Amino acid sequence: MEKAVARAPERRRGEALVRAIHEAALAELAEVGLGQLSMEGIARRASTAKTVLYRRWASPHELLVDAVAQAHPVEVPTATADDLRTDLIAALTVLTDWMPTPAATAVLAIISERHRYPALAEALYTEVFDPRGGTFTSTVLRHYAANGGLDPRRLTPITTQIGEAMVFKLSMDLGRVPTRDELAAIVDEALLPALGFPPG
Amino acid sequence: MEKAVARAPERRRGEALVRAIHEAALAELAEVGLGQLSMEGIARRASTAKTVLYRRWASPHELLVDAVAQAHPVEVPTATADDLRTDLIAALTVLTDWMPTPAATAVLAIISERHRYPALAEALYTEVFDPRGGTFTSTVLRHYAANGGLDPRRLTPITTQIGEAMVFKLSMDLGRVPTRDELAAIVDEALLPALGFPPG
DNA sequence: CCAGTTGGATACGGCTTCGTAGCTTATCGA
DNA sequence: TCGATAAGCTACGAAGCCGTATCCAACTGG
Repeated sequence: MEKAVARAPERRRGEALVRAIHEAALAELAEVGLGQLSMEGIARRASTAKTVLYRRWASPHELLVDAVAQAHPVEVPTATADDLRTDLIAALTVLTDWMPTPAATAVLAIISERHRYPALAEALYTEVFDPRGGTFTSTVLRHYAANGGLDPRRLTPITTQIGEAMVFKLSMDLGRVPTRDELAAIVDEALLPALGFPPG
Repeated sequence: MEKAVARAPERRRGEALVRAIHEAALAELAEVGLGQLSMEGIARRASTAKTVLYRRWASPHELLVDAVAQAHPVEVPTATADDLRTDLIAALTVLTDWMPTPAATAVLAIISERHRYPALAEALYTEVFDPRGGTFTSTVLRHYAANGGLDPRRLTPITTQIGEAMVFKLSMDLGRVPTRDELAAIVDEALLPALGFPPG
């Protein structure tokens, strides 16, 4: 008989299924972009039926917000080296480790198209997280400012964004995430001088 | 009789038509995004027929590269104030003036989706311009470095990108282009310190 | 072990875009 | 003035996604 080709029914249900759909949504977004995200595409990638998606979510955007919310949270940088330069590089490394993940790709895609889909960006902020305060270098900077390793007056809305800004700009220009050496250069040539430690 | 509703034939031809199509392409891109850009949409917006587009371009992307190439070139910043700070702010103002234009919107959209459409980004670089060298603050910086107003060793791939990086980051975070005061803060708190002029 | 739940497959009409074709007609240039 | 060129219009079948309905089968919990 040879009923042939391994039919593995093993039907997913409940949470396991939802997780698979979330993953598929993020992967689909990364591949086709926000404008092309469709229930049909997500279902296909998750190897399930559209019906299953519509039973839980009304639109691809709604599904997407859920998927981002359920994604693993960002590692939070800590100041452990007792050395500002080392800890800043570590904080930017956390950022560059996060950036290539599906969830980060999704977050960046949503934010960069916020003019086109304002409701989606809004949902990201209200239902997932509020990153307006910044979370990478500023964690480290606040630590050192509180412990006397840094003049608190140097903590401004500008200086706390320099590291992240440079990482994004380099990623844009190079089409890849910065290397460890490039992160060190950002810290040495841009961040530390702005914090009151002259270069050279 | 009343053949009614003002029929204004006034048929566009040649260059005038092409210009209108280019404008329509950039406007359409700004509105619907790169993923949704279609010949149908561009034709609709330009009030012409798809046939006319297909006679000249094989795809929306090809048309788009043409449109960007024909767009008005970016104003080039000059160092005229004999004052580094003032000229840097002026250079960033040129950048923020350019950013809201249709051509700039298109360029940024293409670059930010370069992973999705690598051929398009490549065409942008080879057929339009090569912005990898930077053109805004670096013009000013090179001028001052050559004339002794700035230590040439402070001119690095990092420092020449700080201004632009901060403008982009602020635009991303705020959803709008930075104000003049914010540009001044970027120069005072990030750029000048990195160039060897300590803050405070 | 059985019944209720829910995942999975298929199909539908409606809509939009695709790329091409056939045709009319405004406009240009000789 | 008149012929050539090219813009504009309509239509086409193919394809994809939409949102929904229907049916079947696998899994669950009692």
